[in-house]
Formats: sequence, structure tokens, C-alpha cells
Amino acid sequence: MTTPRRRRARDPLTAQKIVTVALDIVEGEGLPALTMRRVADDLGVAPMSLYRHVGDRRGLLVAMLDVVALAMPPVPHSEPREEVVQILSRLHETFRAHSWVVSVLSGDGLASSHVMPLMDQLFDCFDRAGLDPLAAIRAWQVLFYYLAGESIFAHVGAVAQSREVFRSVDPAELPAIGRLHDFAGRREEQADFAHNLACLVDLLLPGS
Amino acid sequence: MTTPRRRRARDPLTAQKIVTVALDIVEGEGLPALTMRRVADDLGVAPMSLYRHVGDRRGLLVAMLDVVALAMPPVPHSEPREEVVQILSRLHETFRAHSWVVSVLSGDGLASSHVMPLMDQLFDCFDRAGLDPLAAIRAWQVLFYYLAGESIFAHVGAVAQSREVFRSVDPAELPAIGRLHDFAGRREEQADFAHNLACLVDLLLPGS
DNA sequence: ACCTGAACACCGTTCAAGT
DNA sequence: ACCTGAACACCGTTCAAGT
Repeated sequence: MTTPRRRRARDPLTAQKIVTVALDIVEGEGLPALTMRRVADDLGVAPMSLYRHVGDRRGLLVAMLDVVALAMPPVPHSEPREEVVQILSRLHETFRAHSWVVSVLSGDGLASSHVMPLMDQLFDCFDRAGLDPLAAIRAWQVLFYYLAGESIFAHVGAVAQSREVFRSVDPAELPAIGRLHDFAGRREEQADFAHNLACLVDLLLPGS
Repeated sequence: MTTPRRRRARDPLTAQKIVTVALDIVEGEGLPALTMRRVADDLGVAPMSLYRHVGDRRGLLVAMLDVVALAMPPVPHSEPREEVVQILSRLHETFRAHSWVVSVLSGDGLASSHVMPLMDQLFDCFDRAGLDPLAAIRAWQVLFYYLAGESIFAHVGAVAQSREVFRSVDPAELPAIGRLHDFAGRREEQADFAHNLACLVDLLLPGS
């Protein structure tokens, strides 16, 4: 094994290296596997070495969010309604591809400043569509909360005990739920999202 | 101090006592304060004593969800549209009053079987309103994901670093965001929820 | 049957010490 | 300036032992 146990002056630890390794762990094994000690282990470094470069665990998570935010391809400008759909779809793709992101946003209350340009683009669309600031904020809430809820529960739902609760319902006792049993499960959730998003945008943007 | 360090045969530990103490902790100090060791301490009991009664930490959380679900007042029957609004409002009140519930639902993928009657009532409303099963599932998704997102982010947002990110935006660089600065913060989120909910129900239920 | 202490395999982080 | 080991104050849970 030629893996060095110690860093050399020529091979210094950097925030970038730490974030890269942390992203590898979290993409492959999920958020619970991401511990400071594990990141340090994978780098062949003492746990405390990380703290000079990323502050603490929350600092590491923000740095990871920054990388994801900066990796999002820009959304081209177009007619406001279409542009809103594209922006929300981009966020949806991001949450799907990196499901830990929503957990960090909601669970730890963290955020990356690098999403703000995309937010600005979205609110500019609202403005061009004729929404006043209050209506724009409400539109944002409806769209983002739906998006966030969808991302959280679509991800966690795949392995959740809550599925078992739903399945174990007695159709004789709760008939309206019973009627759903045939439909649940074998549906395209991607299609549902696209459909629901289109409906919501139609609702929120005036005169189309 | 007369606090007994040991249980007597006449004062046996029960799942109910454990859940009561756990709810006290979580309502007062939040989910991070809820540890098996802390619950045991508050009961004057060894940590391992809990495991015979609640299985494990997840079992304790489910038992806590059961209590909250059973404490929800029933929603009176009425015209479908109104009944849907009432059911969603009841869920919203519950999530507001016990903000840890949404974290447990989303973060741990747990659920209580005792919410299923309310779900059945909701899908019966959808049925009476003329929605086919597919449309009903989509309506449920839109409403619940919005509700869940609202509850999660309204709660976590109050203390979050993400607020700081928003506030620190330079209005010259991102003008559409800058225009919102005066509006954000001093709004009634409760009113927003009621308004948004009414709009969503109007969208999802046909012909009103 | 019910409860316990000791132990295992973890956490994030502080601190004083090394180079 | 950058990295380290040892330590602190925690976790959930297993196991063998007590009554």
C-alpha cells in the first residue's frame, strides 16, 4: 500500500478536496454516512484537519450545496410561463439527482447563495407575467413547497414504513382508500410532477 | 429528594408513560433533544428499560405519531370542497402545533396508521367531487406536498441560515430579488396558507 | 417478565501539542 | 500555518446478568 498516512507540504489539504470526497460519500451512501470522521478517513487525514478548511459540519454542507448550485445549467430566457416551468423543472431535476440536498435545505435550514441568480430569474418572470410582489411571493411558495414536498416524500417514500401503513388498510373499513390500492405504485411519478407543475403554473400566472 | 431510582412492582414502566415523557421533551425542546437516554433519565430508569416497551427509537416515534393522530378532532361532513379545505386545515394546524411531526414523517419515513381514517374521508370527498382515482391521487399530491413543504420550511425558516443568504443579496446585481426585500418578513404566513389552499382546491376540484 | 450495568461502535467538537 | 492525538460529552443498541 502506497497510500500515505500523512500529508506532505506538496499535497496540502484543501476545502475543495474535502468537498469532493464528501460529495462522493453522500451520493453513494446517503446523508447518514456523511460524518466528519468518515470524510477524514477517506482522505487519510485526522478528523480535526477538516475543521481548518470547512469550519464545521454545517460549513461543509454549505460548501457542498455551493457545488451543486454552481453545477446547475442556466435556464434560457423565453416567454415567462415557459421560463417558469423550465426553472422549476431544473430545480426538480437537481433534487432528484441529489436527494440529500432537500434534506439539508429542510432539515438543517442551510442554503447556498449561488441559487440566488436562479431565484432572481424566476421572480423576474413573475414580474414580466404581471404578478405584483405579494402574488409573486405566493406563487413562489406554492411552487417551491410543492416541489420540496414532492422531492422529500418521493425519495423517502420508496423505503418508508408509511407505505406499509397504506398497504395494510382494510378496504372494508376505509373504502375510499381501498379503491386506490390498484392505482398506487404502478404510476409514473415523473409524469405526475410535470402534469401538476403545468397545472400550478397555469393557476398562478394570469391570463393564458 | 424522594425521587425513586428504582421502579417498584406497583409502579411498572409502560409504553404510555414513555410516550408521554417523550412528547414532553419534544414539544418543549425539539426533536434533537429526544434521545433514548434522555427519556430514560426523565423517567428515572435505565436506558435499556425502554426497549422492552417501545422496540427502539423508531418504535417510540411511531407511538408518538399515534398519539398526535388520535388527538386530532374529527372533521364534520359537508359539501366536498368545504370538507377538503377543512381536512387540509386540520392537518396544517397539527403540523404547526407539533412541528416535529413533519420532520419525522419526512426524515424518517414513518407514519401512524391512525391518520388513515382522515385520508379515507379526504378521498371520499374527491370521489364525491367527481374526481377519478388518478385525478384524486394527483390532487392529494399537490395538496399534501404543498402542505408538507409549507410546514417544514415555515418552521425551519425561522432560524435558518437561508434567511441570511436571502437578506445578503445585492439589489443591484439581482434586482427582482431586491424588489422583494420590503415585502419579505412582515407578512402573515397563516393568511398566505389559507389563500393558497383555497386557490389550490379551486384548481383541483372541477366546476365550482 | 421486567429491569439493569457494562460495553460496543459510533458521533461532533475542543484543546493543547506538535511540526 | 497546518496538522495531530487524546479527550470530552454525547449517541443507539447488544448482551449477559440480575431480580
